[in-house]
Amino acid sequence: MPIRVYNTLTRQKEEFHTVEPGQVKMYLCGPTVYKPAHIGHMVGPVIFDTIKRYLAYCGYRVTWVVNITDIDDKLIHKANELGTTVEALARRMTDDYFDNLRLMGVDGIDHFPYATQHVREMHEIIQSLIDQGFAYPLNGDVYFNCTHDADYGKLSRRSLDEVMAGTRVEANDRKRHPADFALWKSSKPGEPAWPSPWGPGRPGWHIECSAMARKLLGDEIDIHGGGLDLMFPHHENELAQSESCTGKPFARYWLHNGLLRKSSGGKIGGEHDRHGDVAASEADLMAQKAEQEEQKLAGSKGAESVKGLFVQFPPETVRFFLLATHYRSPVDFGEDRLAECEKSIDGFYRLIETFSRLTKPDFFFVLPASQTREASHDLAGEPAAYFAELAALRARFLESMDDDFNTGGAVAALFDMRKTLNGFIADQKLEGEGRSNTNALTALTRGMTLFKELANILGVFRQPVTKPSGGGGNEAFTNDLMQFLITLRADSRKAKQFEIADKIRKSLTDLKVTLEDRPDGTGWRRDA
RNA sequence: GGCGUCGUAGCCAAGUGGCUAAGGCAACGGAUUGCAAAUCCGUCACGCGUGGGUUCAACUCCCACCGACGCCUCCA
Repeated sequence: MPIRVYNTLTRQKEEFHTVEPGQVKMYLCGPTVYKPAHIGHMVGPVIFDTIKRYLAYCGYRVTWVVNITDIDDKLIHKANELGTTVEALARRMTDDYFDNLRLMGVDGIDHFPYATQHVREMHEIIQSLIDQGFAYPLNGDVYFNCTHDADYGKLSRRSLDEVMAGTRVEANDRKRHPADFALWKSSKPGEPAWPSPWGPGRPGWHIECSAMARKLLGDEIDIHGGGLDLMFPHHENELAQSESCTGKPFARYWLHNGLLRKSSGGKIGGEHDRHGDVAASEADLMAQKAEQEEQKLAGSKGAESVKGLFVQFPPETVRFFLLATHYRSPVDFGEDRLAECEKSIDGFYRLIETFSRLTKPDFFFVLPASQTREASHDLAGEPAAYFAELAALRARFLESMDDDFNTGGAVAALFDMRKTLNGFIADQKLEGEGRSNTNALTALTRGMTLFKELANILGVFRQPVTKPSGGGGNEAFTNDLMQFLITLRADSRKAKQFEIADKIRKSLTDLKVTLEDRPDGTGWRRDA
């Protein structure tokens, strides 16, 4: 069963075949580092990190490049505004970006090339384009000659006329065609500048990607990714430059992720309609208006920084949330969505806790999991129905991933697997009299191993959750105190003094601590 | 205005030219429990924006309409 991917270039799903067998070259447009990353900047990295994990799991050797654009008009303006230098600002924002990637579990990026360190490579492409008639110098600038490029516009499917219709003609009327874009921009006094054959200046917006992709991955790459908003003009121009320069197809598959939209809190429609009073309809109008004002996160002032978001939700919740939806769909991003998502994730952690309690191997650090599809263990065994179910779930997970990296379907398989594993624990009474049934415990461990294998592909459940939870609290003192209360309550229950027992539990509930009475004792967890 | 995407239960969200339309959250019934929590079992779209068309057969293809949204503004 081949992997199929949706290619923006052809607007359809295609079978995935790499330029070189067994080798995937992947390029994702990274950030311009002039402000702290917001959550929208994490969508691409999380998705392509997952794609890389899956391709590696399927046996490909994957090289993944994400550029850092550290010279740009926006950077210059922002640095001026803050009274700092472009380098200092870029450095700070790049560190912020790296921090966020790490927190989100994005660790598969092989190269982070910096634009400022590849000016020479850019010059080579620009010179080659000039030599071939695809570009022309003009007063210290160099422009790409769109008219000379027969298939310009093929990615975003617009003709030169259409491009022109949407272009502002005011600024550069000396360009041969309004759609022509700058490869090299001459610098004004005081601006960062690099020497070039056409005079001192800085790179145009798109050239850095062409240069760095070519240097690190070669003339032909397999996957080029980015947000849908980059399709035009950025990717269109990047493609035009690269292919005009080399005469070869630049990228086989163009993958574009959908954009995030900020939804302001919960939905208010629907329920209020029933009341029918004036106040309610006013509230509805307000709600509608608020919804209309939903903004795309990018560039908007209200966009919360990633770090601000992580104060409220663990990074893993955010990652899980992003993967629960198809990568090409737009996503409404709101607190209520995240909160719901966190609830559903909690169930997975309870399963992991239960497993760790029942068996020796620690799920996170000891339990081994297959790293490749090939090596994935066979799932024959007893009880047959249980293993058959696991095998079917594994197949469903992989089928979903094969189909244009449908992480939503894969997540659903994970949920079903949770149900199967919990059901097995219940059937076998592993928390009660079946506690020492080693065969059943072994079967459970195999199931959990498979679960871990699949979760690894999505990059979730790789670390113990950071928020306080289960018996896994960090502070010994708290644990001792809880143990004391639990013993006290157990004594009360034994003596049938339920008022005292319930008072203890109720008081703990008020403190957001939940007790769980299990056959083998009482556990507790804190609800954030 | 031009190009493009989408509209699936109370909410979120997969998916398919034809057996019973994934999964999550919420809700409800049952098992379990002293009562809870957790877990398990069960219920929860005769229906996939509206109206046509193609087809033996469409929610899935085509057309129109309504609605939401994106890009065309150096935003991932």
